[in-house]
Amino acid sequence: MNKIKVRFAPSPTGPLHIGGARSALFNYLSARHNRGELVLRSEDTDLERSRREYEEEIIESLRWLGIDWDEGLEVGGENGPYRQTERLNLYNEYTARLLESDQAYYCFCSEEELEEERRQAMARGQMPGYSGKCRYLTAEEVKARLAQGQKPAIRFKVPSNRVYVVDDLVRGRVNFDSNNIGDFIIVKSDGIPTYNFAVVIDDVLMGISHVIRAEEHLSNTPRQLMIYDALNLKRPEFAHISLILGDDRQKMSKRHGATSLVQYREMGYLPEALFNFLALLGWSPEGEEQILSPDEIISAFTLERVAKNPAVFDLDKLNWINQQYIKQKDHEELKTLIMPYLQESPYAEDVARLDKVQLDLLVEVLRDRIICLNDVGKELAEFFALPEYDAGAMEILQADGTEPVLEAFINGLPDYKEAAEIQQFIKSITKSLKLKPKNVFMPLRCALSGKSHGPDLPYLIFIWGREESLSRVRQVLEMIK
RNA sequence: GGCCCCUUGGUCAAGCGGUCUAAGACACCGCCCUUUCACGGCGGUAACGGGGGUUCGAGUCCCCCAGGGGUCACCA
Repeated sequence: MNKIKVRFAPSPTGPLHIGGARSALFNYLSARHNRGELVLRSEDTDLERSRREYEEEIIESLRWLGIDWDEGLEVGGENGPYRQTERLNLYNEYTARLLESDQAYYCFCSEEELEEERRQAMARGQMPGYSGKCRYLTAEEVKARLAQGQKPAIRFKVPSNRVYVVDDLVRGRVNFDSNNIGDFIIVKSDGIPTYNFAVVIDDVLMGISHVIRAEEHLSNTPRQLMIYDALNLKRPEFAHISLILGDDRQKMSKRHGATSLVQYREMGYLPEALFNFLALLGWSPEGEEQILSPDEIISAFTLERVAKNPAVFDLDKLNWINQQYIKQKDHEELKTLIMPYLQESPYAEDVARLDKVQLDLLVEVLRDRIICLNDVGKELAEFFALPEYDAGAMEILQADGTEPVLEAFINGLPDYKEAAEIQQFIKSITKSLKLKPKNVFMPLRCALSGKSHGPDLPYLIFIWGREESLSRVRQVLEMIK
């Protein structure tokens, strides 16, 4: 088998979408698994909507996810340029061939005319599709109109009574009847080629062996096959992966909340978690393990194990995976990740007062309590929000046995060096007062934090510091007396 | 509407004619650990869309129907 070469070809009309990211990922995985190559190219022929900023944002997102490529944007290569708008002369050559061989023709219809045609077809109960009106214009008419300065589009002459067959690597054999397809535009009146045409030329010129893309492109494939055939070009293999749906089973869109990769980054998801999660949407490894490193995924990835059915984006699972990755981080790495969130929080000043030991403990306590980095903000309130004694807390504080516990705490809290000593000390109160642990911990917790739940009490005390803790308990003691 | 794709538990999914009285994971529920919450451990509820075939035997193959999705642009 020849070396495989795949590509990811986004159109820079918006940020990288979750679905696009997965297409990129599957291409990347195929390339790496087979020791082939990945090309990144920009399909920017929609002049209206394409923006260079989006291209940059997409590239940044891909890099963030952990995807790199061997040829194309930013890295260069021998088949450039890698932006379609910079390849216009290349397409012209093929357009000319199609025109000369009478497989394409000029179309002078205006938007309005086409619109009207569509309306009438609808009214007749038929569906839109170009009538072929300009197909039989004589050479003289064409010449005349051109001379008048009219700007025509160029349409491909769809052969009739032909069946186009796609042997799709994930869907199997799919047939399309050419009679259901109207003559389509390959070059717009502004001289820019359309997707269905440019994509073929690029894939051929760049030596793409496998086209792996979203299923929404399956219906377009016969049009592309026509171009390959008309130009006598070798067709690549195709693999159409199913779409990612929202929880209402519709194609993922803004309505479903965050759909772009940058949004997930901003929410504090880790790139390795997204990488893992996206790989598992539509693909599954042989084993039962769900948490897989990029290398493990690469070595296990094959198109044969890609599912045909669409997948609903399951945020719960993403959350769980992200949590797993947070748990796996070593301390310093986690600290580095969390620091910015600590510094941006309303409690940044409190955090700044902590010494290294306290800060390290805070990071470790946070580890088990957050799902994504963004949770740090609200979790921090558990540590640094001033106590507000709610009804439940007051009830516990005003119970009979509370006073002696608080007094014992104030009188006996040792000059500890680590949180474990605090734990031991509180345990010792349970013994000396002959109380259940709960009847010691809860009054203290409520006195200290105002709440009946939260992180381990010794950790909280350690992070607040001895003086602050004592002072809080003293105040409560006075209040309830 | 035409064409095309898809259909296993709430979700992701394994299964590629017999070992399926159907795996695993997320979520959910229960129990345990525990001062509480979280973490962790253990266990549980829960599925082959419907109908016809083919076959000794069908979740697995074929057909029909239903449902969902995609596509029919001078967008990709």
